[in-house]
Amino acid sequence: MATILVIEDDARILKALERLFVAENFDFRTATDGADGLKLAASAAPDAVILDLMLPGLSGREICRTLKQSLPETPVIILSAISEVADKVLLLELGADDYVTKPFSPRELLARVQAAIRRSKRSRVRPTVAFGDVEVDFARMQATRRGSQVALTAHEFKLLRFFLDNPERVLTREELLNEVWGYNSYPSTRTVDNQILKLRQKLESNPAEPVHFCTVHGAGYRFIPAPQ
Amino acid sequence: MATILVIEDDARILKALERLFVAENFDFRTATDGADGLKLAASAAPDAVILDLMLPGLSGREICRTLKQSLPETPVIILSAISEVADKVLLLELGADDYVTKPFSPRELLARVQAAIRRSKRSRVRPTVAFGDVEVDFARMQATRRGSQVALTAHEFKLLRFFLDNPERVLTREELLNEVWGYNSYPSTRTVDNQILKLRQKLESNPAEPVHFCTVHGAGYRFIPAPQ
DNA sequence: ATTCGCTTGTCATCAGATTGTCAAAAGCGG
DNA sequence: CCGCTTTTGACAATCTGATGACAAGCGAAT
Repeated sequence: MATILVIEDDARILKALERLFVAENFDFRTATDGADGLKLAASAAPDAVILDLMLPGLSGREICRTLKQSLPETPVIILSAISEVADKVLLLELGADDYVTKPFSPRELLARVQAAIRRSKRSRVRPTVAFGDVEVDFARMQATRRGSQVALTAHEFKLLRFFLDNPERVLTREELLNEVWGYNSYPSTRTVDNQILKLRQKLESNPAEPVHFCTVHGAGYRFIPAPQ
Repeated sequence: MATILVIEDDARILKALERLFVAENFDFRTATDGADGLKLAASAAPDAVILDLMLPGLSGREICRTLKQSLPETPVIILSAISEVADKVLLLELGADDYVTKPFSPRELLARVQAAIRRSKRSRVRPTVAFGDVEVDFARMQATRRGSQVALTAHEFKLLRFFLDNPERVLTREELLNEVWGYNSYPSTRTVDNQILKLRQKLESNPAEPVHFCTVHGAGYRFIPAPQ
């Protein structure tokens, strides 16, 4: 199973995270300050690191930078109060792969960690995920197709992320509406079709005959990362 | 159908929830205090628990913690006033999987419960079923015969699933129409034959002499997973 | 064994449902 | 207020499932 290292000084959060990740069969390691964290990261070789930006001793930013220098391929997920990441550019500078703001939902954190690990396993170089001739960088909210930039909107990204997190599975329109749009909004199912249409137009080689974003008539849609 | 346990002391809310979930064919169980709730959770093995944080007797938090210890697989959805969950970290600490704040929309609660059940099942259910030289993956809605892809429609999958759930048993056309097509539609029995025909053509080695989808003259059909 | 009556297999066709697509309206943030 | 994103509604294109006709198969009685 995967190993995860959490660098965090709040005991409450540590305990909560332990419960969450142990339930998912992670090998769970912790450090309560930066120095410890860096040592453990070197010895335990975790598959991902969750890092609180607010720590005693070394600053979280410093730790992140150092981590990324010694273990560039290990994904780092930043845990922080909203105000601290008002500027996302900062996170990119730090080399972080993703971030979750406090207060956060357990599910979301888990999903992001798992996605980060998946991503890092697939391509050990950058925090990007690729399918077909498309490359997606979630940290930068950018996508490229055959090397050229494709602009995606916030919703399109959310939808794309959900597809990437649930490859091959048939996802019903309702499931997509619930998970991507949220439980409080009730757009018509036509909205989903339109959003799919956009993804196809932007990311498929031939939008008329989608290879990745496939229709399953009478059921919903299925994302297929690699055709064939 | 799925079983749901609601631990809640407000009779009005209980009644509302009962209407909601019974209409969706849930097996609906209730407890009005924590001790009862824990007992019922152990005996009824619900697929999900809805828990009010404000209860007489044991505190909701205590109940949640205990629930998660005894039944870590069972998703718990917290029901609470807004002020009680100002801090989502608290919920994480409790081990809850999701939460809804009062006043809540019935539809949202229902959606969240269903999503939670889906998620919990996704992680433990074996994804594929096999019979003869056929392999079926319901999550992906794909089937293969001797390793090669077979395209099945949504209805065909429904029918196939019902057969797989009721192997060896003779199923009358009426039974199939009710269970697979639903109680509201009344197609002729010829429709069933046609659907069976399709399954045979797609999944049988020799459709003319079916081995799995067998006719029981004068009665209906019987599914036989392993011939002989 | 043959025949008759009923049940089932099979096919082409058509109506209905589902989805793709577009343009206009409604939101939304700056 | 403007420009962009999202949603909606309408229509076309597509696919699916239901239907009915007819052939073939089965079982029982002759």
